[in-house]
Amino acid sequence: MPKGYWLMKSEPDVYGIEHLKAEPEGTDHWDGVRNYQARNMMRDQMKKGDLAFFYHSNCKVPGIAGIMEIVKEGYVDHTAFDPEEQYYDPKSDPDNPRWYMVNVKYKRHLKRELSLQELKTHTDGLLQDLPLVRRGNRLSIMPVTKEQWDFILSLE
DNA sequence: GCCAACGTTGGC
DNA sequence: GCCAACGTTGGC
Repeated sequence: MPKGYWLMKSEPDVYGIEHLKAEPEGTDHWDGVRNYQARNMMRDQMKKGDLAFFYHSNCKVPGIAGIMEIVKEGYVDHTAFDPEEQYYDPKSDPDNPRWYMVNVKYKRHLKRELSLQELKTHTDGLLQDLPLVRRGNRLSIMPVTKEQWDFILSLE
């Protein structure tokens, strides 16, 4: 049984769930997170076997597209050291790395994509404390309770 | 350590 | 493309 549940955002035009699915073994590293709150969760709290929703953001119909599993716990995001990389951060010192990532593995698509709009119709109940449906929320990684997880899956 | 300016996220 | 929200930066 997974111990933790998460939601992770990505822009489908840049890296969507289809990209992850197409990787060897459906597995890839979740790099490029440059936000301390999100980093702390990846570095300290995400555990192997945890499950995460793959959320499509900044697109026509933002929403939850599928499910993935954490298959490697937090380790140094080396892309921060490479000036060629889009998310290069000169302030991340290899001797004292600032940014971390995890590895995720594609599990499945939801039977139908659950749009943000639809999720927002349930904010009077279990989802009221989910940061995703809160106005102005910008967290790219957030914890989901088991109750929220089960409820969201009951909608698909 | 305050806070204004600026940059980014991301829905709409 | 607009803009609200919020994180970060840097002057003082």
